[in-house]
Amino acid sequence: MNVSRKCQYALRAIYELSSRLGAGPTSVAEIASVQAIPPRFLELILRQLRQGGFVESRRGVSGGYLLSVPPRSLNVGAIIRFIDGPIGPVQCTNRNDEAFCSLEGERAFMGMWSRVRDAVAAVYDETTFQDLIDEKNATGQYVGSYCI
Amino acid sequence: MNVSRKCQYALRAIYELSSRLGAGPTSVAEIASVQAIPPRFLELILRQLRQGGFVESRRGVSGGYLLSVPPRSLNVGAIIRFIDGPIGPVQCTNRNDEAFCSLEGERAFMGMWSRVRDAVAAVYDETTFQDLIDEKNATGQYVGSYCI
DNA sequence: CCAATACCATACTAATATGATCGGAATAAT
DNA sequence: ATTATTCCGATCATATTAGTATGGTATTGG
Repeated sequence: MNVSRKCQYALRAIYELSSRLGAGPTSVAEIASVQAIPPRFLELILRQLRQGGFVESRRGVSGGYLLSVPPRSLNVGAIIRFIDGPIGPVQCTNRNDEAFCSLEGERAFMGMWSRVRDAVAAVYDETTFQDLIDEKNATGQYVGSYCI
Repeated sequence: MNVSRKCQYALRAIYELSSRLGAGPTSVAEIASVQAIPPRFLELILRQLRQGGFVESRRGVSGGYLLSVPPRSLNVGAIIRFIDGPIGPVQCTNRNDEAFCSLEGERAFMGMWSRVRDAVAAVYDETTFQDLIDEKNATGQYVGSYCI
């Protein structure tokens, strides 16, 4: 359930675009520079995010990328799932590896894995990019409370 | 923050030993068979767990492994940390990769990463192996509530 | 037009982590 | 002594990750 570096790059890129809302397209080079992301790699990531409908692109001189959704209605969980796949501590809690799940010894752990998955998903799904911007401006003192 | 397969093996092994409490040593072959774990790999894992003080070993005929701590006072978090290292969605929240953390763009995310880490750790640290045995006997209907 | 700038697509590679195995030595119960 | 078992160090194999390379195609300002 680790968030891959690629995904962290994606999140930072989206965050950067969120903070530049309404300022026209931002180039890959600009985002890469500000967020310290390998430019070619970022190009790859942004293309993928575009195919997922999270960003739009403008070609040509003074082109770049724009957020295609307001930061308030875009949450972190959507990006993480899109880049890294299902959220959860083990494959077992992600509906596909049934063979693995059916293992006798695994049954005792299923409840715990589910609780972890739900707790993590709750945090990611309830954190929008607007929240991230707000939180940063509040110098990171805010600590939310999440119950499952 | 994914729990590696190796770690899942370790947890299942400890769980198996927990359920056989007071029944003398259990051999690697026996545990491997019941829990469907590659035997040689399990051997490696149990040795490691022994060095961590979680289990004891008896050599020779009718030897094997025993839990060295009562299941009630051994929690899942301890095993996961021992096998997989610090719990957390990114390296950044584990006090060592300061260079990575100090990155300007990462600041906005720190609060979220911390909340995820704490939520996950809470579940793991509050689940003992006795809980797992109880939960299984209760046919897995139990769903706990965890707040941070 | 045309040259600069940006996006697009695929393939490739290097490094790292993970998962698992091997051969044999030490130990202890019978 | 024999046999079942743990113990030890090394090694292999594979998958994933992270990032690069190459070679385009589209758009726009001048």
